Amino acid sequence: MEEKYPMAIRYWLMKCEPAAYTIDDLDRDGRASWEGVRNYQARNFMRDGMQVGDKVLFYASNADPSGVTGLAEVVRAGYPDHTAWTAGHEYFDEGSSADAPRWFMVDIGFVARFAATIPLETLKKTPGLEDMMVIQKGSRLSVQPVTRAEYEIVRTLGSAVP
DNA sequence: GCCAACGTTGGC
DNA sequence: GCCAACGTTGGC
Repeated sequence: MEEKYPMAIRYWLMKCEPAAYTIDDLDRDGRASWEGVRNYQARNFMRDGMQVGDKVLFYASNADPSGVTGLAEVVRAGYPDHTAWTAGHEYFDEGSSADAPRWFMVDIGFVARFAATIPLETLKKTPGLEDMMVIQKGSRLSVQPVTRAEYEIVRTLGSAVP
């Protein structure tokens, strides 16, 4: 990954189930904090990698069809996920505290909503996207880096939808 | 709803 | 430090 992705990664893919949040919700809200991620690899990307202005492919998982539904951008870089500190909260983690936060989140802002979802199946068939993490079998990471080329291909697919 | 793939936990 | 058991993710 060191060679494929430059030191400052500028492009990402973020997954969310429609039951939890959609690109339309983001359109309505303008921005959203991405709390509740409880995976160390995804945490590391949000804590150490994502910077204001980075571009995001918004991906709907467990959807019909699953796929990229729009574009977002990072509007606040990684900061502690305080939802881990409240006992009883669904994202509570007793191993995290304000003094020693274990989990981090970013804020993203709405950029665009695709007229139609770009299904996973289309991503798999599109030349240039062969190495995208999201199309690999068993890929579960909810925050993933993508290359600039991959981002541009998907953005173009989204714009081309009637 | 099924189940394969994956991440985490905990016994040893 | 291994690895089996378990819980979760997410496509289908």
